[in-house]
Amino acid sequence: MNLKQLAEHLGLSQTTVSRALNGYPEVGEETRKRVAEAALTHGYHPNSNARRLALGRTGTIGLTLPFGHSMSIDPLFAEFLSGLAVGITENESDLLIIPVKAEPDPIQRMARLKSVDAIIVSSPMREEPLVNQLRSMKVPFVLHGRTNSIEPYAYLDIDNDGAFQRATDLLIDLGHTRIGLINATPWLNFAADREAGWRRALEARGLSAPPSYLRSGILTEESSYRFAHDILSLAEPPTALLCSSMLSALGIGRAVADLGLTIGADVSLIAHDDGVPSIRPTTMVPPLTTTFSSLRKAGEHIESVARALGTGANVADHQEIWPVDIVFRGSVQRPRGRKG
Amino acid sequence: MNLKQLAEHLGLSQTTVSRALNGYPEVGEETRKRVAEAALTHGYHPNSNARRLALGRTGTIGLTLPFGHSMSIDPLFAEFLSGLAVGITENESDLLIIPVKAEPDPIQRMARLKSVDAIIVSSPMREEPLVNQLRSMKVPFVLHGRTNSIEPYAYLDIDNDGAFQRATDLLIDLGHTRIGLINATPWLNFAADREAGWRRALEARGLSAPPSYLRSGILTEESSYRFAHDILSLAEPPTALLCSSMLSALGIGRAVADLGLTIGADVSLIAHDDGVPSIRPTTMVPPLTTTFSSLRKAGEHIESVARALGTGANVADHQEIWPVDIVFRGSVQRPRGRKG
DNA sequence: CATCGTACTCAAAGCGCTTTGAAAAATCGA
DNA sequence: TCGATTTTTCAAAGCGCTTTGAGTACGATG
Repeated sequence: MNLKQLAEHLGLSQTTVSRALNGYPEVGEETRKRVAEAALTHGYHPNSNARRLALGRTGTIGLTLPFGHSMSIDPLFAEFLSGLAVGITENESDLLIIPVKAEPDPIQRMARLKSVDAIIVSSPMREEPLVNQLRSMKVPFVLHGRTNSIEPYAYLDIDNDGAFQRATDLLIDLGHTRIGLINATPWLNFAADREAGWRRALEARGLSAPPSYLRSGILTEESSYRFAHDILSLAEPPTALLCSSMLSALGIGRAVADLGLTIGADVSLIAHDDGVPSIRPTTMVPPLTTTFSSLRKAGEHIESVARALGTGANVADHQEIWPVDIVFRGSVQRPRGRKG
Repeated sequence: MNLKQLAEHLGLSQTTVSRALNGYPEVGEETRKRVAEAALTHGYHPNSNARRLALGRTGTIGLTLPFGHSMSIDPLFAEFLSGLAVGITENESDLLIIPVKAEPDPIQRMARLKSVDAIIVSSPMREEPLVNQLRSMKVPFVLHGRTNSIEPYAYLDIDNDGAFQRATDLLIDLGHTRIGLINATPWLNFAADREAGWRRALEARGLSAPPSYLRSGILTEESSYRFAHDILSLAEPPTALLCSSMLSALGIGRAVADLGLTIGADVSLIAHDDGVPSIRPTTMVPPLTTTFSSLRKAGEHIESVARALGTGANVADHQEIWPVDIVFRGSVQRPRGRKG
């Protein structure tokens, strides 16, 4: 059943039916009701492609899915997605997943990128080629995170730098002087920011950030286990560690236990918590001190930004950096041998 | 730049240009080359909506995203997605995320469901209303899993029932008689199948499957911790546990340790491993015995099924149940007090 | 020479919707 | 009652693409 048939069946013109369904004012209340009912009983739904063609908008926002060689999608992606889903359902827009390979293949990709009203770039790298590409294609986009770019662009980021600086500060205040960092791959912007925060805090207090105290890579439970094991086996191991994810904290916890040490008493630990419900810092032993920011909330918000951009909003009005809370729990203590 | 402009610029008709680009035989090699070059230099890409309207196909497959109240998206979803992404990029099709709320709102949803060539229903429930709905709407669909339905439908499932039956058998063979199960919410089909397998194995050997040995719910690390803690605190606790996910195994491990017990020696443990790279069974202590099936591979395959269905394939030709390997590792031992 | 093939190319008709500009119907004031 | 509004409805023109049914040009065939 298409519009024409429905109109015929009602003895009305397509125009009137279309207007009635789309809530235009110039159609009588009586008629509107009749049309609405008929549409319902006949199960009429406008063909979305025709609609899009006519409107010139797609009603769809795209989400880049970082994906390449053997790279696995971060489990956090699901959490972010779930935030997006909220806005998507409420506003009856669509969400198109756009897998973006590691190697650029501009030709293919372009067609895909153009078929949406706006694009959300997830987990951007410090040097993100997508940004220039999107800009040159004039496709509105918003980053979940930031990147190296002189020209303005829309983004929603959290204050990674500040969070890790303050977390490091906290440890220093408690008397720690040897503080390690287990971080995500360094070309990701958020990882770079966290490293910068950590480094700055140390240097501001006259402490050093030795390369041996920094490990970066894909953060699985296993890799974090190995990183922590390595770092804590140094001749002069750190007395405190920062890490970039809860999963990472799990691996670190295992390494610490393996070495016969205890989180808190022997090694203080602060992890970044994205609020993924399946791994919560409060349930760990001891409960984990975290820098916290809800990934899901970010998803919800960024969806609304994408929608706004798709309907012509100004880039400059959509640049936000959310503060990050530090939640103090048992995994952070004074270093051994220092009394309060 | 649209087709018309490109054609004018080349001094050709739209037809010829369209045919040249779509590889029809009735266009000269010389002309084709010229057109291809011009398209490239001018950055021409056919408007996807117009294309879809004309073709009547959307080139898009939909993926339902289970999503409701406070329900969180399973982290495994990301892994599955990453499998889908492979086929999506290779075949230049699109992936549309269709959030499906817990409460049915048929009217809204229908429009959305119709705008794709085929739909992948992820993680179906035992009673899945979506199936009948899709059937009545004549939208091709394939389930990742199965459901209660008399009429045939396309699916790719793994042998959950058989896997858990064999896992239970293995434990019984080793001398275990009290075997617990920590499972996902029971209305999900895969969870029901696993429970059935567990139950059948026990009954076949004359053992009982007491309600107190079965816990079902959302499987987070935390909930699994509590479930395991409860079960192992019973007057007569099981000597072995099965569980439905690796994350769950992590929580169980924590509970076991908390109770001063050891995985393997005191409590045997078999978990289902979906092959998520961030939590691997081999890196745990002791290494975990698992029922293994790659979620990513399933994603890759089901994408191809969806594409096939979208182009008219037969439902009956796309019903597969993949076997599940049992990988024996250190977390399974004879129960205490039984010598080999 | 007329006829037929072959290799190309084209104008125009959809696909199903929105929206413009105009006409018909209804309402109103005088 | 008539003209001026206002409300309601309509036919038709796109949106940008694919595809049908018809050409044109050219060389080969009878």
